[in-house]
Amino acid sequence: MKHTQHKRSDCPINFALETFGDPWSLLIIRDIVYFGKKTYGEFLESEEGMATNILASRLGRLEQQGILVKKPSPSDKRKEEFVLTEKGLDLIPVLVELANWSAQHDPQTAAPAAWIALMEAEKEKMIQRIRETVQSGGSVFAGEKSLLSQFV
Amino acid sequence: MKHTQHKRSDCPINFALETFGDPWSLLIIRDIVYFGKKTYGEFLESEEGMATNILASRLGRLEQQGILVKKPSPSDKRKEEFVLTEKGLDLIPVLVELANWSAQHDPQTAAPAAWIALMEAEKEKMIQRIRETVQSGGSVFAGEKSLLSQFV
DNA sequence: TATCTCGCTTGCAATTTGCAAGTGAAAATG
DNA sequence: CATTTTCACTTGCAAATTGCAAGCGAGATA
Repeated sequence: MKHTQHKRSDCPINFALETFGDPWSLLIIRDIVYFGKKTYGEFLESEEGMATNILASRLGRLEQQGILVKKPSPSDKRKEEFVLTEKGLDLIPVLVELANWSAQHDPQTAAPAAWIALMEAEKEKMIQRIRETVQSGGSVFAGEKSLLSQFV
Repeated sequence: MKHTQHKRSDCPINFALETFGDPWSLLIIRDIVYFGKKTYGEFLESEEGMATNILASRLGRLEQQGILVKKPSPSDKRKEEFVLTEKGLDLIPVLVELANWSAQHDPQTAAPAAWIALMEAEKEKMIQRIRETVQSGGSVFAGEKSLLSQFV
């Protein structure tokens, strides 16, 4: 598939797949939303081990699609921080549905049962809270003020 | 990425991406849910134009993952009908969120505004109705008894 | 001043994709 | 029935993409 080229169709499912439907883009967004990662080096450390050139390519693509913005780190001028835009934050419901599906169908899932239960009980409210948390620099699982820690 | 091989991680987002996160699998599932397609030849006709060998490969993969089942067509012994399992039907919420996101962010989206409005107003109920419709052999947009036609 | 860290880029081999041209079995046609 | 068409794939091969390893320049650290 020629990813950067012509649009295959105007179907919304196809648009989404062409925009972030490769095997890596959503993992980057997951890293931000769930684990509070922000820099190139942090994304590289992820368990799934993506290649450096692919990471660079995907970050560039997500940026030019307006899903991420790159900002120089205030503390270290070598670093860049990647932050979700509104368009990027709007992907949270997609992540949530993907996670719910896998939690239901993967017997070895690493998804915390408590979290999935919470999400299923109050989906709309929780999505809103995830959004607010990420917007203010926090994340679902990582960091002291993680969203999950507020519920246990 | 080696698709059929080892699992990169037990993260639920990663599991979903490894299962159906290539650029084509969800288009097949879209064809079934929204357009009532069932056979190899019908999938091939889709606007996005997937190659025959890729289609065969993806159908095989979705089948062995238990998302689709293949049944010989009752009317024509050359044909096979591909039908969603429960595991496959559980992907409807994912499709819905992808479509909502694109409808919101693609100015040229082909998603009917009336449909998107309906989905946003009553998401849970509509997902349930889509599921029942597809389960009984219908689809969202195609066919006389399409789900959309019941609302206009 | 020298070394290390960080965010990339480059080169290249291996895998995957996309296209075109089959193939065998069943259905339609004459 | 004999022939042609339809259907669900398979095969071969060139082109694009991926994955790995090794840079590289600018800024931080010692």
